[in-house]
Amino acid sequence: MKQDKRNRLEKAGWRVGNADELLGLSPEEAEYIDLRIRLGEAVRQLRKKKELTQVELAARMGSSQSRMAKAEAADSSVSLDLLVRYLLALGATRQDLARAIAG
Amino acid sequence: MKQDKRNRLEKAGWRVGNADELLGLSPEEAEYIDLRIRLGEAVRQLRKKKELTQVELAARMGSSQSRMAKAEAADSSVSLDLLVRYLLALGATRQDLARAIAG
DNA sequence: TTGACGCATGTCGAATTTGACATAGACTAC
DNA sequence: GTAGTCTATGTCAAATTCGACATGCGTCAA
Repeated sequence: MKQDKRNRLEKAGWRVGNADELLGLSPEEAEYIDLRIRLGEAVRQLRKKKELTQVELAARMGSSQSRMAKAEAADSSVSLDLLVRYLLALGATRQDLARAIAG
Repeated sequence: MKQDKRNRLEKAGWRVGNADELLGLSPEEAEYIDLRIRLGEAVRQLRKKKELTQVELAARMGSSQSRMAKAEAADSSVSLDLLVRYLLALGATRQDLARAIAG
């Protein structure tokens, strides 16, 4: 399962660039990726709650459906910045963000 | 004071690119900037708590003193990504981030 | 089947963000 | 004074991230 996790991460585009121990992420790498996944999931939840399609939300903020999809999947090509801006565009407050992050 | 705030923001590099009402930010613009400022302040606090200089922390994560300074000032040239990565490098947990965000 | 709809994934040139560097200001201590 | 330390600010080429587009997959209805 360690290997599975690694595979999934590398599939998502992460160079698990740790020193030597080729199975593990540093604690902060782990936190960072965890954070992104949580925010991606939060975007999807909020979007569905508002009954919007990816196309609709993307249009509303001058982005594109493909970016939206990648964001929700926490693809390595999307920044934390973009994830947060999607959430804010969905009407999330700082408190909502905090909740999504802290889990 | 409204004008003061606008000046400060534009000084920091923000094009307050709102529709027409030339005094205000949209709620999400405001939340976004607020968020960045909070994270910048959190970086400074945590760094000082650990008694590190900007040079030391920057070196520790392969960044530079100038980026650190801009990050703490929430300069528009630094991303949320970088702010968060500084915090994680300082040992902050997701819960710590949530606290810094929610205020 | 065919078509439409929603989402995923890969690629590209353009835009933004990066670390690095130079330099300056503020503050000590000598 | 001036030398040392810490932080702020501007600039740049290189790296990353962006929106856009094409295309594929699954599902549902006609």
